[in-house]
Amino acid sequence: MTLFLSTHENKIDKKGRVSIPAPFRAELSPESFQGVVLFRSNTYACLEGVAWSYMQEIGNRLDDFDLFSAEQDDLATSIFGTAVQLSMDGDGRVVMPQDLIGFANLSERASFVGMGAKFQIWNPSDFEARRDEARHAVQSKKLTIPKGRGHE
Amino acid sequence: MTLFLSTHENKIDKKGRVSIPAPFRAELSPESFQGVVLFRSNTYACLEGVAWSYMQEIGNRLDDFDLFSAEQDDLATSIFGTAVQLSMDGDGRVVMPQDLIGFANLSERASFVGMGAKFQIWNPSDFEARRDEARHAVQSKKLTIPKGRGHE
DNA sequence: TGGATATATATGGGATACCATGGGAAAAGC
DNA sequence: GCTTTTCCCATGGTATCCCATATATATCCA
Repeated sequence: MTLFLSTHENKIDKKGRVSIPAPFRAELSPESFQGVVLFRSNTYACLEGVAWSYMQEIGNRLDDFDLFSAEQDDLATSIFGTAVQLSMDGDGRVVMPQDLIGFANLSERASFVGMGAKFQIWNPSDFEARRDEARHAVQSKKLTIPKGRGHE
Repeated sequence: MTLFLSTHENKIDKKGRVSIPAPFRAELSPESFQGVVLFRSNTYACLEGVAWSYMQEIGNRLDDFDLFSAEQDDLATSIFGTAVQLSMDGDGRVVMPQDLIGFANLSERASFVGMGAKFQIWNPSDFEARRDEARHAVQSKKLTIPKGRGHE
């Protein structure tokens, strides 16, 4: 199971390339497609990154909707239509499309934030604010992680 | 499993030719028939594009209706009756039939929108409106992707 | 323990291949 | 014989590949 952990800050060079952190590459390496899928977050000014197989899983679940239903079309449009598939070069880098760079407010550097099955890409200073906010939310609301159901 | 994602905008030249985006071609390449199947959307002013093998899947699902029912007849007519099979040339282009160009309100450019198992072809500006609409629908209806049934 | 060497990672830059697009030639249909 | 379609090649821009370098981490030997 893929598990992205920790935060890594890397540089975006003038060609728009950025190195995927090596620990994240290690999680991605069992994949048949050597690369990542990025899409816009629905909540924050950041990007979400997942493995190719994660998208296949979403695709399978969408197949359980009625074909051509409004729900299926809305979900597919907003998820698959806005995602991009980026392949890594031999050195583990991807080129970030310009519109995604703009959406996430990125310039010189990018923070890769492990979130378990996915990761996020943030403007480093935006992320610091977000991290503090999340920490306070967890403390004040006393959020906990529910007991597992054993993955039946 | 074929999985179309991301949006690609390509030009329709004066001969009516348009390049199938290279990532989509890669998804189609395992198919025995080198080309795509296009038909009119029943909901929007756009075209639906699928691999030849996916038409069989639609056919299977139509079998779940009562044979000779009005519903089956309507669906079969609107999908299979309007579908065209377009073969790609050596450079990965297809020629769009004039009636489909008219139906989808296409002129200079066409947006290919990955939707997972299928893709759609839109007038680029029409699609931007549709993308915003879909995004709002997902947020307001709180649409989520249900947990998969494991594709037994 | 300390220092030198080896390995891995991040980053820069140039060469190359690929892709979208245009146009012309050959083939097919009317 | 003329129009329409299919095939083939040319081109410009871009993204990908490949190699070089720097820096950090790990390994090894004295």
